[in-house]
Amino acid sequence: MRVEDLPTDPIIAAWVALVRAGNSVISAVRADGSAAGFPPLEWYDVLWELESTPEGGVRPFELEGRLLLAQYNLSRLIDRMLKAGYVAKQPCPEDGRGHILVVTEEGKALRKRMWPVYRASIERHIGSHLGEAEARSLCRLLVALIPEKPGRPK
Amino acid sequence: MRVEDLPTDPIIAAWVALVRAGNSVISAVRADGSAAGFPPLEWYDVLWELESTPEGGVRPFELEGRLLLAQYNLSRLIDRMLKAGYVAKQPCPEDGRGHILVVTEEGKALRKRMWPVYRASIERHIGSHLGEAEARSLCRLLVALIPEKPGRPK
DNA sequence: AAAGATTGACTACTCAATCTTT
DNA sequence: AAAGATTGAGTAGTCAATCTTT
Repeated sequence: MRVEDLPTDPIIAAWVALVRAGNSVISAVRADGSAAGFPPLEWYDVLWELESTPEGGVRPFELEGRLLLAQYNLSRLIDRMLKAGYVAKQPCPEDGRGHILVVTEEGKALRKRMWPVYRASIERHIGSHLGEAEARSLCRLLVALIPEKPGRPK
Repeated sequence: MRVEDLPTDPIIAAWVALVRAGNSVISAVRADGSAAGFPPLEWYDVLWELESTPEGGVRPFELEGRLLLAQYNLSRLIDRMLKAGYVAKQPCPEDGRGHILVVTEEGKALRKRMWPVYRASIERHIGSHLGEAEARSLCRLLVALIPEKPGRPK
């Protein structure tokens, strides 16, 4: 379905636009990141979460909720980041089942290098199409779509 | 990054909201579809494109542009749909390199069964959060993000 | 039993290389 | 050479089963 002929039902039209716009903007930003030699977007999110948690360390299941990732999916993502040396896993004192994840110095450095590239990319792919007020409206409307209780993926 | 603490830069906030909302709405709709025993969303799109082309038949590279899929990706998607009997491939008279894709009767029937389920799902996940006017605004803002020349994916 | 987390087997995606026709 | 399309090899995502601790 081309954007030119959106359905007349405004809800369905919004769906089509959401899928289209999301797809094109996100893949454009991904492409910029990988062209700069960076790992995928998700890595940034994980690093950010780990860094912005004050009491150094996050449990995997917490990340799962924040990043909307399935458990097994996160498990393998962490594996890769571990192997790459950007995160570390520590045993959890209060709960023998879990682990505590922390960022390494390399992880912090990587995120610091990634940010300006992604920021510029986002500004380019969104900021050049919308004014500030429009961006605010868009943001408000999109946030309304996010359920409070983000049902665990799968 | 939680929705609660969006960045102050409206452009970046819109980006975060787009990723979040897109992710949650799309995966909710996917889940409804697969709970109903249907193949993935992309199949619907392909069937729809093939059905809505008047002169029975579309070339793969045309679908590529409309669906924002990479060539190799589409190639394998078509393979699966072919094996499942929903589309058929015919030799192309004017261009020996390509093929012409057409929907089969089974394909048309499948799309007919899928539509009410997806429609209801979309109404539930978008329509229950936004009024008609809001949906229209959202749609307009999202469409602004879609580049005219959708640079071929990869 | 339920929660946190991982793993095996399978499916799908990605990149680069390839093939055919134009 | 360029365009349309496919394929092999590697990587990542998915589902169900599993394991450990609570």
